[in-house]
Order: sequence, then C-alpha cells, then structure tokens
Amino acid sequence: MDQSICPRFEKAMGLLSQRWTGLIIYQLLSGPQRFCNMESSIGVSGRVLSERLKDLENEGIVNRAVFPETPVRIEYSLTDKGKSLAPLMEEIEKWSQNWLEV
Amino acid sequence: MDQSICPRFEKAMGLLSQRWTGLIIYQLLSGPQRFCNMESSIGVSGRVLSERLKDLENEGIVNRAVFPETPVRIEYSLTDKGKSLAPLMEEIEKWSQNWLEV
DNA sequence: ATATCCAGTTACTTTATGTAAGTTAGTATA
DNA sequence: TATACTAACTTACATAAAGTAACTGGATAT
Repeated sequence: MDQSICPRFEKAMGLLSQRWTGLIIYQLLSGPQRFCNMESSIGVSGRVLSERLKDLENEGIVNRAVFPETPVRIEYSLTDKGKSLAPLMEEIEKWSQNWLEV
Repeated sequence: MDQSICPRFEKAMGLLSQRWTGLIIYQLLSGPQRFCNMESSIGVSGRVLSERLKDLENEGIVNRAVFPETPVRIEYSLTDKGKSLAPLMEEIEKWSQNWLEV
C-alpha cells in the first residue's frame, strides 16, 4: 500500500462509504428531522441510524437538539460542515439522473 | 419506509457506499490500472477488489482488457459512464480539503 | 391499571469484509 | 526434468458490520 491517495480524500470516502451515511445527510439537507422520521423515510434500522447519527455528530456534521416536550422531540440537523456537502449531493443527483436507469 | 428519496439517487448512493468503490473509481480516473497495482495502492484485499471490479463492470462503469503477454496483463479502465464520475470525485476532493483535518 | 409515544438500546442472526493460502497458465532457471 | 516466478484471481476460514425484533424509560392519555 503506497502513499498515492490523499489522506483527506480517503477520510471523506471513508465517511461517505459507510452504509446509510449519504442518505442520512441527503435527507437532512431538506431540513431538520426526527429519529423516527428518518428511520421510516430512509429505511434504515434504528440500531444503525443511532450509530450513524452519533458518528456524524462526532464529526461535526450533524447537530442534535433536544426539545423537552411530551413525548420528547429530538431534532437532527446539519451543521455548516454538513450543509457544505450540498454541492456534492447535487453531483450525485445529477450523475444518477444522467447515467442510471430506475 | 416512504417514497421520498429518488430511486436513482438511492442506487447511486448504494454504489458509492460500497466499501472501496469510490477509491477504485478515483484511482482509475488517473488512467488504466492493473489488479496487483490497485491492490497495493488502495490497500484493498484481492478478494474484495475482485468482487468490486466485477460489480463495476456489470454496472458499465469499468472496462476489463486482457493482454495475452507473459505473465498475462489485465488492465482495468473507466468507461464513459465511469469517467462521468469525475466532477463528483472533484467535489469530494474539494470538500475534504476544505473541511477535514489530516 | 393499561396503553401509547418517542428515542433509543439489547441480544441474537445474517451478511460483508479481512486474511492467508491455493490455483492456473506461461515462461525461466537449475 | 523439476523447481521457481509472475499476475490475476479463488477458496476456506475468521472477524466485523448490519439487520431484526423485542425491550427500556419517562410522560401522558384512556
């Protein structure tokens, strides 16, 4: 294994190539979301969603806000770092529309 | 699980979120590569590299060319569909440079 | 008292990936 | 003739990641 690939690029790929991470970010680009909402709209299991949201929070990509209502409301949203992924998501969208069949 | 996410986008994400797929495409953007070369430059095991290259060939993203030399030379390269991922890779590169530490 | 809701967590199963050795074909070397 | 070397895989086995479904806890509503 030599040094040819930029470590930042590798890290970014490592993030995006985690299963569900891309879809989670994509969903959050349309606004803050609740846990149960993401679970059903993305189709990811609670076990993994919980894990991914923690990772993304640790990476500074996702923010977690607690509203002590009844029942408790917790909103996940994108930080600036997270929002800065919008152009990348648009590229994926464009490519998928130009090159993929349904 | 509702219908909110475009199925093409989901498929694109499904491809990119396979471990190693992004790095394989990224490496191939710099030109045709041989199996043993990718194995060492990316750091992926032969078992998975073989699997990924077959998948990408089936998707029409990668082309496999056999040169009957001794020992045999097999070159993997990107098809037009594969090359069309360049802008997306550039976005990942840009984002990683702006937002990630090494 | 029982049930409901959200946001998770836990235990257990299935799938994906890593590791290291083996295979095949064509030379080259001893 | 026998052994060795190379590239490109494949196979068998071990470990890690993800899926599934049941469960928890606090606050209410029936």
